[in-house]
Parts: sequence; structure tokens; C-alpha cells
Amino acid sequence: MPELPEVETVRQVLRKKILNKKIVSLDILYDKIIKTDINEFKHNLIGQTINEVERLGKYLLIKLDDYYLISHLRMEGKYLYRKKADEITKHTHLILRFSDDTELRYHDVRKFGTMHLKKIADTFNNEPLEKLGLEPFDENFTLQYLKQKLNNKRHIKASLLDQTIVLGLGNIYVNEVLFLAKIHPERISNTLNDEELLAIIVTCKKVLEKAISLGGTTIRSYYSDDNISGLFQTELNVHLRKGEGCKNCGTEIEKIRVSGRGTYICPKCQKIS
DNA sequence: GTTGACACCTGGACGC
DNA sequence: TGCGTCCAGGTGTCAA
Repeated sequence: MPELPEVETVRQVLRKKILNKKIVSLDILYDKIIKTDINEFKHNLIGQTINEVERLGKYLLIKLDDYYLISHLRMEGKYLYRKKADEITKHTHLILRFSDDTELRYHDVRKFGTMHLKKIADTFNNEPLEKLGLEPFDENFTLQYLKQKLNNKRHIKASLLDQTIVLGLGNIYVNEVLFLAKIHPERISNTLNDEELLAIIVTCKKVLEKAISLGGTTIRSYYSDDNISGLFQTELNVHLRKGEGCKNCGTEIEKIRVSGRGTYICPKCQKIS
């Protein structure tokens, strides 16, 4: 599932392909993905030129002349750049047609993805972006920030998955960050000491930087485009490694459920107390 | 205000 | 082989 590194990879790929393309028409094949008025969405997109492809956390922000097309890929969303004559596949839900007979198609098997169209001036102070927290790369992502945001009684895993606290982490990278920081995912957030919070800050950056440099993680449900696969899955320490030996101590990796999510831990390296 | 459960959705894995 | 069931998971909504 696309998390920050995967979305960044998609952004980089997409930027090379669709920058300066003008949208001349579009087809919405599954309208539930559109979260703003569908008629306005259609009307306002036509005639707009793509000026930049940006990213905020797991959101792709396609900057047009007057609007931002805000796209969240959720579980399995992906963009395919195709020629007009190419066959349309079963799970294509949106087609943006450009003036040069090429198309950008949004493909999503589980139909979980969302799209908003917002005027540029209204983009960052309205949903879905208004309540987002800070990315680990932000200079304000500090011990003080994390201390204040983690002053709650939830499991640390649930807090790190909360996009109003840490922007861009999903299940895979939270599993990896907590393993590297040697913190059990069921620890209560407000019981973590400064040393542990600093370990989270450091490992968040480290894990995400490494994942971005390797093009993200390619697992069953995610790839950035037909011919591009991420390589970070070879670096995974715990995620999807149930029954295998811990790379640190050799103890068997366990799978538990925390906050309803499949969670992989080393029971020796990540003690709850 | 905070927290957890559930719905959304489909395909793959698995058991029978 | 075919069928039914469970599981995967990011986020919004709703109930406790």
C-alpha cells in the first residue's frame, strides 16, 4: 500500500510524464472516488494545464492553472500513463485526456482512493489537508513537537499511524520504525521517555530516506507503474517476516494485532516494559 | 474530547 | 476443481 516513499516515487515518475499537459476531456467511470461536487470537478478540470506534481504525506497534489487535484491512493491506487488507443482495463476509474492523444488513467482495484479538486488558495486550509501533522523531514518535527502530540493514552503504533501526528507513515514503516527504535508497539504513547522519542525521530527519517532512495516497497498490492518496482522490501527487518529470525538477535519474528493492524515484532528487541 | 470499532472494497490465500 | 470464508489495510464516521 502506498505510504510516503511510494507516493514520492509515483510523484517523480508522474512528473516526468504529465508536466505541461493540457486536459481536454475526462471520463469518470466510478464516481465515488470524487469527494467534491462531481459536476464542478468535471467542468473545472477541462482546459487546465498541469504545472507541477507535488506531494504532502501520502497525498499527491497535481497543481493546475487554478486548482489542485488532490489524490490519495489509499490501498491500491495507481496512475497509468497511456495512449488514447490503449485498452482500458477493468479497474480504471478516471481518465484524464490530454491534447496530444495521451491519457492519465487512475486505476484502483479496491476503489478506496479519493480525489478532491480545490482552488489553489483554498487547498491547504480545507479538508482533506487542513489537519495533517508534520512529515519527519520537517525541521519542526522535534522532540518538543512529538512530546506534545504523543501526550495521549493510545498505543504508540496507533499514534504513529495517525496522520495528524506523523505525516506519511503507514503500517509497513511504523512496524520498521518501532523495531529499529526498539519500542514495543503496544507501549502507551505518553509513557515514552525523551530517549525513546528521539529514537523514533531518528529512525523515521532514516527509514523513509532509505525507502525513497530505493523507490519504496513493492508488495502484492503496490507498484508505481508497470515497469517500476520498489526495492525496499529487501531491507525490511520485521514486516511480513513472521517466523523468520530477527536480523538483530535471531529471535523468531512474531505477528500480533495492535489497533486492528497486523503488526510484526521481535519479542526480544521490543519489550513492552 | 478521546478512543476504539466498523465500513468501505476486492482479490488472493486457504480450508474443505 | 469449485465454493465459501477470512484477511489485507488508510481513513472517515460514529458510538461509547
